[in-house]
Amino acid sequence: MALETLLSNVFNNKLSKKELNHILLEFKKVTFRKNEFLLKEGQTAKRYFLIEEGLLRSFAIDPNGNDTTTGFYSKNQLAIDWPSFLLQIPAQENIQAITDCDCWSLSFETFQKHFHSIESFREAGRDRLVGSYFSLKKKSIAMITTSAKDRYLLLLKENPELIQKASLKHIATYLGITDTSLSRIRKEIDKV
Amino acid sequence: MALETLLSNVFNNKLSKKELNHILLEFKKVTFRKNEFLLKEGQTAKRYFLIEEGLLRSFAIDPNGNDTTTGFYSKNQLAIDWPSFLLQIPAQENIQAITDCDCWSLSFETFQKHFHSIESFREAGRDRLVGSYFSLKKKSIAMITTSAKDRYLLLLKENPELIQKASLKHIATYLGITDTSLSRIRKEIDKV
DNA sequence: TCTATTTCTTGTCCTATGATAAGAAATATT
DNA sequence: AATATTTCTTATCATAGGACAAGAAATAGA
Repeated sequence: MALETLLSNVFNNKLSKKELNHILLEFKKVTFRKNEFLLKEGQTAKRYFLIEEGLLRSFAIDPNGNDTTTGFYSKNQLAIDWPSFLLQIPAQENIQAITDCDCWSLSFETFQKHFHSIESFREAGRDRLVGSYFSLKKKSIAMITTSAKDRYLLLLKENPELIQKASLKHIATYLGITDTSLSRIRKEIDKV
Repeated sequence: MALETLLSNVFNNKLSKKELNHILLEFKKVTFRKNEFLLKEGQTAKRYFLIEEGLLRSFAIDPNGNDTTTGFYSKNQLAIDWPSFLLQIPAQENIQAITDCDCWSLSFETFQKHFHSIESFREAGRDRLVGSYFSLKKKSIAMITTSAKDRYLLLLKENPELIQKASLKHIATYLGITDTSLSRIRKEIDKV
C-alpha cells in the first residue's frame, strides 16, 4: 500500500513495522481539488495532511491585503500549520491546493495520543518540526544575504516542478518580490 | 531560589511542583563574559542555556564572510540552536554574549531523558520550539511586507533594551540592512 | 592619560526593485 | 467559438537601500 511507503519516508524510518501498522489505520484518505482550501486563516487546524500527490501552498494576508506565499508543499511532505495544529490556536495563514491533491490526514487527537505513547513517533514528529524550523531559518537568512535572482535560481533547483505548476505571482511573493520583478528576472535568465 | 521562578516561566507553568523540583537539580549555573561564545558554528550543541540575566545574539556567517544576526535573546529566554541541539548535528550559527550573562544550562542527555519520561516537560518543550518557529515566521513575513524603518520601530517596541546594549551593526544585520542605512533611519526618526 | 580600535554618522553616487499602467497571452466560462 | 478573466510581459518613472569613503565619536587597551 502506498501509504506505508509514504509513512516510513515521513517518519524517517524511525518507526518499527509494528508501530507503523498500528498508526497506519488512523490515517484518512482525503482529496482536494485545485484551489480548494485545506486550512483557512482563523480556523484551528484539526488535522494535518501528508501529501501523496499534488502541489500546495501556504500564504498569509497582511493588513493591506497583500498575499505572501510562505511555502510550497508537495509529495512526501506535510501540509501543516505547526502553530495552529500543535497549540490548537487559530491559524494565521491559509493552505490551498495549487493542483488536485491526494492526501492522508491525521487528527490532532490521534497525533497527540501517539506523540505521548510512542517514543519513536514523537522523535520523528520533533524532527519534522525542527526540520521545518531549519528550512525557514535558511530561507530567512537567504532573504537577507542573497539577491532575488539567486533566490529564484535556488528555488527552481530545489523545486523544478514549480515552474510549470505554480503561478509567477505565487513564486514572486514567496521570493519577496513583485510579479513584475520576477518577470524581469526570468527574461534576464533566458537571455543567457 | 531564582531558578525556580525562571523555570516555571519557561515551562509555562506546565510542570507540577514535584516535577519542577525534580528537574531543578539538573540545571547547572554558568556565567559568560561579554563577547564569550556559548556555541560556535561547527560545534554540536551539548547543552542549552536558560538566561537569568544578560543579552545574547545568534549569528550566521555567509560564504562571503558577511555576519547576519539571526536573533537576540535575553532574560527568561532560551539561548539554543534548535537544530543542533535536537538533532545533535553541527551548528550553522554562533551564539555569543553581548553583555555578561548568568545562565542555567541543561545537557542534551538530561533533556532527552525528561522529554521521553515527563509528559508536561515534553509538551512545554514542544511549545517552546513551535513558539520559536512562529516568531521566525512572523519575522520572515515582516521582512517581505514591511519597510526597514517599520521593522526597526517594531523591534524597539518589543525589545527596547537593544538600543543601549546591542551595536548598531548587529541590529542592522538583524533587520537585513546595512549599518549605514540604519543610521539614516535613526536620524530620520529623531527628526520628528 | 594617550593611543588604537571600533562604532557611528554623513556624503555621493548607484542599482535593484517597487508602482503603475497597458497590452499580449493564456486559461476559464458561456 | 466567443467572450471574459486571469496571468504574464514590457515600459516608464520613482525610491529605498547598497557601496564606498571619510571623518567624528566612543570605547578599549597600553
